[in-house]
Amino acid sequence: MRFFDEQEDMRPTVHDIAAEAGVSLATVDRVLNARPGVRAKTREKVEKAVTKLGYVRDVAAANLAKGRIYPFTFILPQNDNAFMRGLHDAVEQAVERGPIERTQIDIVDVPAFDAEALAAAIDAARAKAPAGIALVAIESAPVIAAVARLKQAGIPVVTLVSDLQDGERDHYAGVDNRAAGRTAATLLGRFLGERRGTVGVLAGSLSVRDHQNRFEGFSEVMSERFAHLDVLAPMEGRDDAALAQKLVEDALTSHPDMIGLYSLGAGNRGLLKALDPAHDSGREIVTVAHELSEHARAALEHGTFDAVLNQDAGHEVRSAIRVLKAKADGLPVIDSQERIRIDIFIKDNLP
Amino acid sequence: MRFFDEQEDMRPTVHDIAAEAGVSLATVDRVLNARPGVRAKTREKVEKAVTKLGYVRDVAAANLAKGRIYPFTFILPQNDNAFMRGLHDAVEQAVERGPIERTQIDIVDVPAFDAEALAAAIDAARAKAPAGIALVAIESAPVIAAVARLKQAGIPVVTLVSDLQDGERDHYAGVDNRAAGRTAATLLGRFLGERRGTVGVLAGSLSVRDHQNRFEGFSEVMSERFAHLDVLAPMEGRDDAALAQKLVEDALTSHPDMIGLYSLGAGNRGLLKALDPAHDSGREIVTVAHELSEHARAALEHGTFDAVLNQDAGHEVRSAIRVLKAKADGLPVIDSQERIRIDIFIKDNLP
DNA sequence: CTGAAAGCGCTTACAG
DNA sequence: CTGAAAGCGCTTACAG
Repeated sequence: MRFFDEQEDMRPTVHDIAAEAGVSLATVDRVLNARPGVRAKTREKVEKAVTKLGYVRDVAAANLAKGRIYPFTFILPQNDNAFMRGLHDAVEQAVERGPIERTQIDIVDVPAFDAEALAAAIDAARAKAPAGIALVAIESAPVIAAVARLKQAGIPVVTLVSDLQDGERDHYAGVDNRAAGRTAATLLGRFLGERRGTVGVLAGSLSVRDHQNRFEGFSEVMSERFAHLDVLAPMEGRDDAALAQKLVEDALTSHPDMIGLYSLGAGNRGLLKALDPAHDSGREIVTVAHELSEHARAALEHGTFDAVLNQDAGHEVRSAIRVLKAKADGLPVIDSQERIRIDIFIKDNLP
Repeated sequence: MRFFDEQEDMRPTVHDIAAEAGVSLATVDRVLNARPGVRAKTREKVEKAVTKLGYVRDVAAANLAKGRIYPFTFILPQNDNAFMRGLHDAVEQAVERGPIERTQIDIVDVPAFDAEALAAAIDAARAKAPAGIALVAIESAPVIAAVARLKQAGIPVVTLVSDLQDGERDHYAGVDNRAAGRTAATLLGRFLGERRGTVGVLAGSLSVRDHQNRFEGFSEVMSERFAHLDVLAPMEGRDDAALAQKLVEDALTSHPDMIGLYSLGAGNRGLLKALDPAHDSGREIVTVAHELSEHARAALEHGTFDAVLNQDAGHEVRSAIRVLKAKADGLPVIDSQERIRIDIFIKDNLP
């Protein structure tokens, strides 16, 4: 027998708050959204009611009512490798989810490794005053200056995949590349076991922060724990298939004792053209690479690659969007929720 | 200058469909939700309008209007190990998200490894006619029968973490445990390199399907690729700390040549009590374990564990809920989106 | 078999 | 500084 309704598991609505506080819906809304123009005393009444009833805003309903659309711009490098294509796809999928997520995403393509072009694209994007901008950063003066201009214009910026110095941007959506390099070193060193010889490193360009950080992490662990292995100076293949192939072929020839290789950049295709024949002819070179492209997957299955480190471009894009929305609304970002993991794949745990 | 409004990027609403088809909102809704009582001809008109305008339903608005709440029941084993506690936590977090996700989740705890108790809990849950049930399965006759009764009552069932035969349940939210076992074998074998000796296996209980599958996968790869290693018969520690500790201590004593260990069950605590002293005294036993608990993380950092395979309980629970909702609504499940990954952690890529 | 109207929880002009 | 009313896109009784 119940004498009055406890409404036990009905969550309170703005109506309940308004009734409890003795004010109108509009005032409740003002307080809830920290909008100006409410007397301190009125504000307090509403806040008390919110606490008392344990009110939690229904975000979906709020969005519906707002009809708000977030215009975002994603600036991506026109880099023809599987990872960047995957990133592009992930952003395009986000574009398609736009109507549902209330975003309106513009994609701007810029030439790869071109700081001037990137800076120009940032300025052009700024002129359209979007609610936020995401970009794959290049650490160079014109880019840093252009990002500072975004900051001044009050436009939130998220770096994607490759970061910029702290303070310049609002958030970085990508993996810890130093940790990735360390992970690669541990796997390579342990897979090599007792074997002795030289280890090659193939980078895209050490002028990009993510490649540089991977190399640092890798070198740290190699000298800390695998000092018996001889790490060669890094080759820079500019993520170009033909160049990468040539560099690796030359290295294989000039270092007959090469038993390990860490490919820390993109563009596994050229690398594999050099490596597959060696592997098939029985030369055992333990190889750790990055990004689970179709080529990388095939190489794992074939045995040419021993491990592949991966960052999930889809996760990175979704995280960037969540963060941009939060920044646009002046809401806090829960860092632990936005951490992007370094995935390790071997032939047995391929998805 | 624009002569008429193209409404280019306004997505069409039910109103637009109604206008285009020349029917009322109610009829549009009936067609959209495949509800009965619409003349074939009317239905066609609406469908034509939907296609023509490229209508996509706003799910959030639909949910708001429905005010529908999904009552689900999660049946979990009262198993005192870190993984099961983590699973419990993940479900509790889902309970808290209930108001936002429009779910009303009941958690039912049952004794671990007790098929009768689990079957009884399933029947009791069925009596309350929830919109769906998730459970950590035990493959045994009473459980299979109880699940079949759910099926007959038209209640969707998802197995969580540990599966049941195909056909009995609607979906399995967990990892591919055979692949997990294979992954463990590859890591263990490769980390051992040229070393020769015996390899121990510690399971919880081979009567549970997930443990059994891991062991199968592990054995396959060991005999395929690391036949020079001597894999001992599996020990069954029932995920009990004291028992596991004793079993491993005994094995270490009776097999002085033991150089590898695969712990495929839960309960790393007991295992580590046996293993840490051995490790600290300089005995090198390459160890691969499951589930990234606090103990496992510490063991990775300390060097006692060499790799840890992990399944993300949070992902599994969220996937189970998505699937239960879809099944409750008679909607299709996108399998590729619900695949749960096997994460590999070493000391360098700890999150 | 079909439709007009009210309502889900919130926000937004517009008045006052 | 505050409130009454309309509306976001959809669904649901209730009439007919």
